Formats: sequence, C-alpha cells, structure tokens
Amino acid sequence: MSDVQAAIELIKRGTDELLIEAELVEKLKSGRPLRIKAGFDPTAPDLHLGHTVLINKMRHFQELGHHVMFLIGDFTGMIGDPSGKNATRPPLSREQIADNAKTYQEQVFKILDPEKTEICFNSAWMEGLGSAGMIRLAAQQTVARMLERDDFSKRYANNQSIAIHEFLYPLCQGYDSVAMKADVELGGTDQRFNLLMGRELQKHYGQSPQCVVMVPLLEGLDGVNKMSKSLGNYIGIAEAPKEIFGKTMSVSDTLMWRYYDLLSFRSTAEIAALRADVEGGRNPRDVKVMLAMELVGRFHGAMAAEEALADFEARFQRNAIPDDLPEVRVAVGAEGMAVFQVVKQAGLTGSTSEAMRMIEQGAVKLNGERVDDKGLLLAAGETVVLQVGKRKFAAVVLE
RNA sequence: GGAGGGAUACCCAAGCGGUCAACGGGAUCAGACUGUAAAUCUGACGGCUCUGCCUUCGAAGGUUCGAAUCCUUCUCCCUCCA
Repeated sequence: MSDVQAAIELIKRGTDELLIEAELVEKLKSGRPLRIKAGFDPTAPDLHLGHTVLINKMRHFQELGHHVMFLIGDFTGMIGDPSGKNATRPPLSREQIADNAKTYQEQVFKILDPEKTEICFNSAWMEGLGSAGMIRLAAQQTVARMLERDDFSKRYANNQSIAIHEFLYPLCQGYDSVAMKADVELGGTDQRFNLLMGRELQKHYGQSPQCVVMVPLLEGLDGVNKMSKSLGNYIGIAEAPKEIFGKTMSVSDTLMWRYYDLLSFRSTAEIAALRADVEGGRNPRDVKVMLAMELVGRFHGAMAAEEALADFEARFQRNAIPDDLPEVRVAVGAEGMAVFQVVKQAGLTGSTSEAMRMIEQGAVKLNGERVDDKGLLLAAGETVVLQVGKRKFAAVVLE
C-alpha cells in the first residue's frame, strides 16, 4: 500500500498534471509492470535540458520497475505536429531516421537504462493500417471534437487554413497508444489534447484508457521563456562539461530551485533540506555547484564534473588562466602589429571595433597584464596569452 | 476584387527634411562589487589603425545643398469589406 503511495509521490514530482490519479492508483495496485509511452519527433535529436524533464520522468517509471517505451514518431513526422505554420514535412529517409534514432539513443541512455527501454517506431503499425484503416480511425472522432484543440479553434476562428491531414496528427498519436497498449503516456503540457486523444481512442478500441502525465516546460537560462534552441537560452546535453557547468552557475539563485525540482535526481527531501540550508544562511553558490556537478556528471561522468569545478574555481575565483588554451597563429609581419588587431586576428572578438572597445573597457589582458594602450605593438617571434573578458582566451603565436 | 495599416539595428520599439549611427526597453558583452558566469551598480553595443572616415532605417529609382523622414515603382506582412 505504501509502495503505491510512494510511487504516486515520485510520479507526481515536478509533474504539472496527472490524469487520472485514481485510475493510476488502480493500475499500480495491480502490481504488473505498466507500459509507459513517450513520443519523440524523428527530427531534431539535439536534446537540451528542457527535453530531459520528460526523460527524467521516464526514468522515474523505470526506477519503479515499469516498462518504458521510447517512441520515435517516424510516421507522424511526415505530418508534423500542427503549429499553424508548417505544412506537411517531407518524409525523412530511412537512413536519416536511423541516424536520428541513434543520436537519440546516445543522448537518452545517459538518463534511461537501455536494458529497460524499448525503442519503437510508429511506422511499424501505421504503415500497416492502410487507407481503409486510416478511414476507420478518422471515423472515431468528429470535427467538432478536433476544433476543441486550442490552436485549431484559434485558427478556425481567425479564418486561417487547417489542412485535413493536420487532423490526422492527434489521431495517429492516439492510435499509437492503442497499438502500444499504453497504460500511461508522458508528454509536455502543450501535448494535452493529443494525450487525451489516446484515452478516447483506446476506449473505442476496447482498451482501458491510459493515464496521462504532463510535465511542465522548463524555463531557459533567462528564467522567463521556455528553454529552446532558437532562443539560445538552453543547456544542450551534448555540450562540453565546462559549458554545462558554467551555464548552470549562471542560472539565477531563484531559478536554481526550479532546476533542482525538475532536473535533479536528488530526493525531494534532500532538496527541501538544501533549501532550508540556504534560507539559514548557506551560500546559494555552493548549492548551485552541487547542481552543476550533478548535471555534468550525468552527461560526462564524475571525473569531468570534478575537472569542470576545478576549472571554474580557478577561472572565476582565482582568475587563473586555463591550461588548455587554444593556440592561434597570427602573422604580424616585420613591423609588428597593434594589440587590438591581434585580438581580432586571433578570433577573440568579432570585429576590430569590438577589440578596441574591449581594450577601452579594460577587458583585455596580455600575459595576465591588463592592456591600456590599444596601439601597443606586438612583435613577431614570441607566444603570448591574450584574454578578453573572463571567458575568452588564446595562446597567440606571433609570427 | 476593393479599402486601409505596416516594414527601423539581435528582438520589441521611437523618429516623419538637417543637431541621426538613429530615443527607450529587452537580450548580449565588459567593468565594479560579490563566497556565484546569482543579485546590484556602471558602461559598451554597425564597420574601419577611430579626435576622423565609410556603409546602414524592406528593395530600386527620384526630388533636395541635405532624406530613416517627401515622391514613384516593386516585394512582403497585417486588418476590414466583398
């Protein structure tokens, strides 16, 4: 009994909404491993922490001993989830899909247990459905019902076009649940309609409807917008350890707690304790370091996390120059070359004007010494360490 | 098909003949501060060997001593009517 309670608690951690809790309790009580479904787009296998909120939730289910199915929507990918903008997407080739699936696995198995994860492709059953099957499927729902979906109704109200095939997307996603006999489907809050469609269709096909777990969209580094690649406010899970570490440290002290809730594998009790510590005067920095370590460790291993921490402390607490400087060669000619030119040539700034500005602002250091004279001539023959700001360095070979 | 409105730097957004490389906000970057790449404050934020010069305000032409601002044509977006 308390097992079920504990399970529900874990499942609800960080979850935005769980439909329907009572049903899920019943399913859990049966004691059998539940079939957990989560679908992913076959494109864009470049995952960031925002995506991992959902994957973490899948992991929770694995921890509870359930059967997790990672569905790659290679068939539905032809439609593209209707966002109003994109029309039909050209179908990806078999090779592209295989490639993307592989990339997915590499990234996802840093969180999920490969032994306990089943990878599925919905083309497996959707292609076999045939046009007759598709018509039967489409007959399960009405236009009125479809128009309940938020973006459809908006577009309809605004006299914007809705292509017929766009209606097929939710239907297909729902049918996936039927084909997979899903007990639970996971998705973002923006997937509500599609997730519920699975329930409807399962009832039509004589199955007990799946429960739906909706996870929130993670805020990006700015703390305001959702994390997304196009906004540039993301931490990619394939990024270098130093980057993941540094970006995590740049998260505001407030947002840090949100990240703890949604991204950390620490127990809720531990997190509550940390929160109490900080309220009691502990430096939030230290707690943030723990989070950064955990995240780097997850994607790159504990060693990399130690290194990233050491590097961070050296760089920002002791202002040390990192030891793995990229080496750049700059031809300065017989006369030598002014620093600002060298800075630009070394690729430390995007333009000469910017190099000038950086010097004016006291951001440029030559061998650790601040440069005040932007006309300072550097002669050929030696190698100098140039630094712009706190994060850009280069060992410049003058020749 | 008809009638209006709009397009300005990374984004939002002023400007409507000169004092505009273009107000303001956001983002970003830098500096200070700090037990953090938090918070806060200050500054920078088209390019250029830079007290000056060059190229920008949807595109192309034109008027003018002088245009982001006026005129013409074009492209694209939005709203309303049919």
